[in-house]
Amino acid sequence: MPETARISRIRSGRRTDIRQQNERLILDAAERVFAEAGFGGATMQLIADMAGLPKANLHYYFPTKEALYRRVVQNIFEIWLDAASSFDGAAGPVEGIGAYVEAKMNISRRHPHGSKVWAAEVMHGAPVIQDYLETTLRQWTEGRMAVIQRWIDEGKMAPIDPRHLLYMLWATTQHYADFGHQIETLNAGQPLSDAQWREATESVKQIILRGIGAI
Amino acid sequence: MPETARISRIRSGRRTDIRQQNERLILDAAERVFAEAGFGGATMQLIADMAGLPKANLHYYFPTKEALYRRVVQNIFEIWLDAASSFDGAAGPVEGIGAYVEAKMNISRRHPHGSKVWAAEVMHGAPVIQDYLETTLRQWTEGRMAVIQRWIDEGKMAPIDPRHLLYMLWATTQHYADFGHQIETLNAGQPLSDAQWREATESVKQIILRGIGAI
DNA sequence: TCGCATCCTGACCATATGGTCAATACGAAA
DNA sequence: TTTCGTATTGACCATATGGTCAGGATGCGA
Repeated sequence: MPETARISRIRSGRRTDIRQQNERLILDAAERVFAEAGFGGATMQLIADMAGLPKANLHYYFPTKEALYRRVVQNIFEIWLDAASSFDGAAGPVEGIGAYVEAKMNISRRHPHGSKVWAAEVMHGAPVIQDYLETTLRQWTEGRMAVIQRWIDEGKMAPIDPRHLLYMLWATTQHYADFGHQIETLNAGQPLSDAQWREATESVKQIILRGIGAI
Repeated sequence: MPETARISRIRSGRRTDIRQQNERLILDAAERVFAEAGFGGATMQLIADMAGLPKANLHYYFPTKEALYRRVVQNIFEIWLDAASSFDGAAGPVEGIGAYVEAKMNISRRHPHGSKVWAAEVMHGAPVIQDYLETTLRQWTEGRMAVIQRWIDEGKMAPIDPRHLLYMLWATTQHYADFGHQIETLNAGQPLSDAQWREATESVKQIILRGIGAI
């Protein structure tokens, strides 16, 4: 591979990739800014600065602030739904819920900004993703509730209301992202270490699995 | 009591009470608007309209938008800390944590807006209440952690990390306020009924108390 | 009735911000 | 080299919003 080609690939990529590359740059910056300032508090100028692009360039790729925000929320939603796979094909709650907790905790650690944007969006009444809640999320929820109910019927766990179990799983795992700043403050101002993340994950898993009578 | 006096009392109250009355009116409206739109998305005009007062009047009672916001957050924090009393003087985890969960669930139901404002404030890095986190909240947390540790030492519950147990209590209970819209959507678009709130509270209590080996 | 402190508010202003646009640069294909 | 679609960007605009202020209303105590 010629050196110039490699550099070119890195700096600007093939002509066709420029769009994809800059959109990624902008989306990453936007995710962070929306998370830290909220939709109303975020400014296109700040996102542009953080992405290292002139503001007008943002409007070249995303027509409006709302369109950009929408894409950010959709990205998060997809990541969030992907953790579903951890749930499927599990023999029982220990395996399935255990894997789900681990997947969600990893997302909280790797995508804290996304989680916050999602939380804020829901808190504000889901003006942008209401349809997702009513279609995709509702279906997803009903599917997992059925799985949990099956486990209950098979005597693999105590007869817990599957709905509230799901809420508890979401709440506890996302808490480590959404309230990360509070947790960090209560941790002597330090971000959780690898070991502390493991402890947190184990604690959540332990309490819930024991709480539903699965272990 | 003369009719005019009664009406006067209702409409504007004693001269001295007007301030208190209007501040309450403004704070209630502000709490709602800040919760639904975020700090950046909230406008003084909208808060004024919701309070039924001209915008200039808001600035008579609260010098700036930030001062108003600060008061809203402080109010919430106090309500939130009051639930601490449920924890104290309990003989063991079943009583103490059970009462705490109930208190926090009631707050989630009665003050959903406040809970959201608090959540958003923390998500944005607690720009306004960072000192509270580092002083009051930290002390509160350490106090309860000691109580939990005592219960563990007395064999009243399994050796769970008290810190993560507290986080779980906060996460699960506040989830019903902060993500109330999502929960409502998944509940056929209906707010939770009295019975459903009881079920939710019981589910949370059951899973956690069982999860920590207290029952 | 008078004086005074408190309360009220329409009109106004400076600024910040989302968004537009015309001119320009770039680079791959012919 | 020329052409043409894509990408870039400084300058600009309309609007929304937080905040100010001067003048007026209100009502209590003397």
